[in-house]
Parts: sequence; C-alpha cells; structure tokens
Amino acid sequence: MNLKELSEILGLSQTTVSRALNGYPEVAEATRLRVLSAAAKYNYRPSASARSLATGRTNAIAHVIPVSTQHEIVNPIFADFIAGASEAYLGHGYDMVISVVSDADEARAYREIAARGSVDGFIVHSPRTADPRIGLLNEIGLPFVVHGRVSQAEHPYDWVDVNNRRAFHRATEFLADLGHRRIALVNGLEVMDFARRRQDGYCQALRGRGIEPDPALIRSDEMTETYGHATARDMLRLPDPPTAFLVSSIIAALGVRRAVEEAGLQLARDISVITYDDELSYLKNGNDVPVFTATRSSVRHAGRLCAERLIALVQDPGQAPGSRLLEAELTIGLSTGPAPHRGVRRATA
Amino acid sequence: MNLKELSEILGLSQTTVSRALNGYPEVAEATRLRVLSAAAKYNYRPSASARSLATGRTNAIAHVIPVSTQHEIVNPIFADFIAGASEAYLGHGYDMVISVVSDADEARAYREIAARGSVDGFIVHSPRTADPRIGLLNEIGLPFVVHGRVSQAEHPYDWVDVNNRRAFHRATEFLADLGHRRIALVNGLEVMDFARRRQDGYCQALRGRGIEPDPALIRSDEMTETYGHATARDMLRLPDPPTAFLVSSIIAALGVRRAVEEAGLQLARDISVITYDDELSYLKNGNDVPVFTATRSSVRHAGRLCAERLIALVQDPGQAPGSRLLEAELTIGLSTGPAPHRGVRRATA
DNA sequence: CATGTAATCCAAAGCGCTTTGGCTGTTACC
DNA sequence: GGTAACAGCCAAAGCGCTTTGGATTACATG
Repeated sequence: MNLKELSEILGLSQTTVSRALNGYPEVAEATRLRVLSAAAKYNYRPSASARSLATGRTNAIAHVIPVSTQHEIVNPIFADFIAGASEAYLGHGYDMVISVVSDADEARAYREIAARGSVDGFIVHSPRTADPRIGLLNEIGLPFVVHGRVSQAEHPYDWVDVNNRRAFHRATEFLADLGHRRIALVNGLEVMDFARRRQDGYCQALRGRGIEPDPALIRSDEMTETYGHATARDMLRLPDPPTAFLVSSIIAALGVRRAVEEAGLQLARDISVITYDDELSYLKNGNDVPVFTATRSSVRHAGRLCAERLIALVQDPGQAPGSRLLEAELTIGLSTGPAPHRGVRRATA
Repeated sequence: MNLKELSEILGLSQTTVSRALNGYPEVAEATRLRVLSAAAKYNYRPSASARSLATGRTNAIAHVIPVSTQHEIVNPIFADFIAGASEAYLGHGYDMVISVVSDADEARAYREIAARGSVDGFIVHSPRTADPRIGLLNEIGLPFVVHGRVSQAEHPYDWVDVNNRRAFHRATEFLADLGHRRIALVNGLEVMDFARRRQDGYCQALRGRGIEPDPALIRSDEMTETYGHATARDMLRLPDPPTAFLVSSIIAALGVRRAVEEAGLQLARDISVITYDDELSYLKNGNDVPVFTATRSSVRHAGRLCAERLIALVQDPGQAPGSRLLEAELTIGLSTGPAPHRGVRRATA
C-alpha cells in the first residue's frame, strides 16, 4: 500500500492524505480522521526511502563502534548503552544504524556514511584523548554527540560523560582512609579519554595523601576478565604487593577477584577491591548487597541521554553545543576493608 | 555532490555515469576509468535513499532484539554476535539496523519495519520454542534467518544454530564419567528454544546412565551473574546438594563459581562446573588453559554465518530454506574433577 | 451585491537515483 | 557498396513521498 493507492481509495489527493497523516493544519478534522482510520486499516506506512528522499531527513542515527585491529573486542558495555539509546529512538521514531568499523579506516567510514546520506547524525563511541573524529565530524557537518569526552579538542562539541576523575578520586581516598597505601589501578586502554581521567583522579588523590603513584601498580588495557586476572596475579607476586585494587570495569574486577582467591587471599580482609560499575543488566553488582564496593553510574542511562540530545540536535541544528556531566555514586559493598597490618597477609598466604 | 553534478563535470549523461559506477558492460573501459577517478576525486556516493527508491533494495538488514518487559536485559552475547555479522555486512556493503523491541509489541514492530521498507531482510534473535515470528515473517514475505531454531514451526525456514542437545549430552556424560550423580543444570530462560534443547540433552544423558533428573537441580532464568550465584548458593544448601553444575553461559558460571567459593568449597576438587562458552571477546575462558571445562562455540562466528546466509537470500530470493548446524567443542579446563567421596565434602566445609 | 478572507483541497514539481528503449557511429561481412 | 551487428552513449520515465503555489468554495463584510 502506497500513498497513491491510499489516496485513490479515499477519493482525496496525495497532498491531502500526506498532510493529514503528518499533522498539518490545512486539513479538516473530519477528513483527517477518515484518512487516519484508512491508513490504520490498510497498515499504510510511508516508504522510508521515498520520504527521506523528499525531506532530506532519514530519521536514522549512526552508531560507529570502533574495533581495534589488534584487539577485535566489541565492548560489552555497548549492549546496555544501545538499550538505553533505543528507548529514546523508539519514542521518537528513529532507527539505529550500527557500523562496526576497524579504527584503521574509521575516517573513511564516517565520510562514506555521511556522503550516502543514510543517517541524520552520529553517536561517537569510545573517544580517545586526542580523537581526530571530532575535527572530522565538524568538517562533515552532521550533528553528533560523544559518549565521553575528548580532552584535546580544538572545537566545542556535544557530549555526555561521567565525572570519571572525581569518581576515581573519591574511590582512592576511600581506600586511603581505610589505611591502604599500596593501591593498584587496573585501568582501561591508555588511549581512551576516560582512562586518562580516571588515572588523573587516582594519582591526584594519592598525592593528596602523600603517596607517590607507583608505575608498577598502574596498568592499562582492554578491560576483559583475563586482563583483570593476569594483572592482579602479577601484582600480587610483587615484592611489595598492593593491598587494594581500583578497577575500571566490573568485568575486569571479576578477574581480579579470581586472582585474589587463587592466591589464597580473602576479599575485604586481605585485599580490598573497588570497581567502576556500569550497572550492566546481565552483570549486576549483587542483588541487594553490592558484591563490590563500586563507583556506579548507569551506562544505559548515558545511552538514553546521548540519543535524546542527538535527536534534539537533529531537529533543531542551530543549538549551541551542550554537555551533561553525570556523577558516579560510591556504594559500599563487601569487597573493601581496612588495610591489613604489615606481615599479617603473608602469614595467611 | 550528486549524480547530476558529477555527470555535468564529466560531460556525460547520468545514465552513463551510473552504469559506469555500477559495473554495467555498456560503457567503454576508458570512460569507466574516467568516471571512477572523478567519483573518487569528489568523494561521490550515491544517495542511499534515492538508490533504494529506484531499485527497491535498501542494502540494510534489521536485527530485532527482543527485550522482555519483565527482564529488560539486553543479552551481552549480542555484542559479539553483531561483531561477527558486521564482518559480513562490511564486505557486502550492507547496513545493520537495530531495533530493541519489547516482546509485547514485537509483531507490530516487524510489520512496521517491513511496511516502511527500510530493510531487505531480518535476523531473528532469541527464538522461542513456539515462536510466532516465523509465521509472521513468512506472511510478511521478507527473507529472514534465525539465530537458533524454533522447535514448533509449521513452515521451513532458514537458521544457523549450535547442536545444543549434543553439547549438553556430552557434557553431562563427561560429568557422569567422573562419577558425578548429582548434576545440576543452570539453564537459560525456559521459553528459549536453545534452553529446551540443552535440557533435553542433559536429561537424556542422565537417563542413559540410569539417573532420573531431579527437578530440584534444574533451574531456568535469564543468564546473569547474580542468577548463577543465587541458584548455586541455594542448591548447595540442599540436603543432598549437587557435586557438579552444568551452566548455560559463562556469565552465569562466574556467579556459580562465586557461590562455590563463598561456601568454602574448591572448584574441581569439591564441585565440578562445566559451562557453555560463547567465546565472548571480553570474557574469554582463560588465556592458554581454559578456566572452565566448557562446551564451546563462537557466537561471533554464528553471527557471521547468519549475516552471510541472509545476504545470499536477499540477493537470490528463490532459494530453498537452508540451515547450518554447528558443533560445540568440549574443552577440558580446571573446573572439573572426579566426584568427591560421600561425606568428604561436608567435612571440608 | 461585490469582494476580501479563511478553510479545504489539489496538480505538479522535485528529491537523486536506476533503467527502459532508443539513437548514433563504427566495424564486419557478403 | 550495402547492410547487419554491435559498441557506446543518451533522454526520459518512474520509484513514493513532500511541498510549493494555486484553485475552489463558503462565509462574512462593506
């Protein structure tokens, strides 16, 4: 069923039918109702391509997910992020187009998508400290919203981010307050902006307590379970091992916990762990009592905010760049406790 | 830059330029090269909507992800599945459109997407034992490929699946061979077809060994970490607790392990665990030595196969329904061992 | 009664592409 | 030399919608 057929059935022109469906005022209310019920009856939907050819709008948003050529990992956080984004899209009739693109031909991919005109805007994932994409997208001219921030950016841009620096600052101070002096940071990939901010917060808090950050206790990589495990295992074998771990993702934290237990140590009593918690739906941090002490912020919520902002931007492109900084909550769980007295831990092990 | 402008620059008709770009033979090779280099120079791409309006093809595939109204969980396996699918799409120039849809208005969503004509086909996720979608999609008429199977389906359809029954049959026998008689099944949601097949394989293997399946040792739910944890914790408190767990997902298996350790028990020695392993990129089952003994099959690979099959179907719709049954490997890890002697386990705890 | 105004509706153009059905000029063959 | 075949190109139609710029009618106003 297309417009032409529908309008013939109704004995109206295509113009009138189109206007009636799109809510224009030049249509008598009685006619509009007649049109609407006929459209429902025949399950009519305007063809997406015809409409976007005519309007220049596609009602679709691109999510370009970078996949490093070395790592080939699709961030699992992504599943919850798009769940949140799609809540927004669903409400506004937008489609979500996903392109998984190797970072090698990232620029080409963005340009191509824009040139084909298949979307109205971009959500930028996993921004790096100096991310060329924000320059690129400014040049391309389509609206975009960054999930995260780009520290070294020449132009203003729209973003939604968590206050990573403060979250890790607080978590570090919390551990220091418990008497921990050897606090390890199991961070995300170094090039990622969020990782840098987290490390900043961590280092700043340590120095605030008169502790000089020890490079041997700072690690950065893709946040997998095995990475968390290997890192914690290695650090626990150091001559002067950490008594606490600050971990950038609950997935890596699971690996850290595994290493702790394999070493015959007990969480909270021997080793404290604080993790960043994205509130993943399939990996909740416990049901009632949090398993891990955590700095927590819902990535699903962030997804929704990004999408909503982008929709607003698409519908009214004249807006000045805006941003949204979310604060992470620090929730106390069962994975933290006072620093063990010197020597005690080794006796136990 | 559009076709008209490009053809004016080249002093050719739009017809010729279009033909040159699309590889039609009625164009002199010299002209084609001239066109191609001009197109590259001006970064010309045909407008997606104009092209699909003219051809009736969109070069896009819809992935409709069902989200239960009760659970609101986006399956994390999904991230790796689409990574695999997008490998196929990238190679063939297809876009991936994702709709997260609450199962309540699933039918409406499929019909709407089809009526708008914004995609050439569907990938069907998370099929249930009696899934109305295969009837619905047959009626709609667009090609589709199911990731998994639908046991109760009236019509033939295209699918890619793992031999879940055999995988769980083998795993159960493996545990039985180690002397385990009390083997628990921590399965996925009951309505899911894969869960049913896994349970079939499990029950069949038990009966083959003269063991009657105990309903108290069989649980089904959304496969989260907390579900694995709560289930294992409760079962370990039974008067006659299991000595082994067969788990449907590595995420739930992490929860099972946590419960085992909390109970003061040791994996392999006191409690054996076999998990299904989708080879998730962020949750690898160990690096060199598998942590869990597992039945393993890459969901990323399955994603690629689904997408490739669907592309073939879109490009040649006349094909008879085909299918692909993948076999899962059983890999021995550090989580299984001989069943403990009666009474020993309790003494340890 | 003539005329301005508002309310409804419509014909047709145009969005950017593909594709049908020709049209030209060159070559091959008898 | 005449004609058939073919290579190479093009004009124009059409995909299904939105939107511009009227046209028509009804009604109120002077």
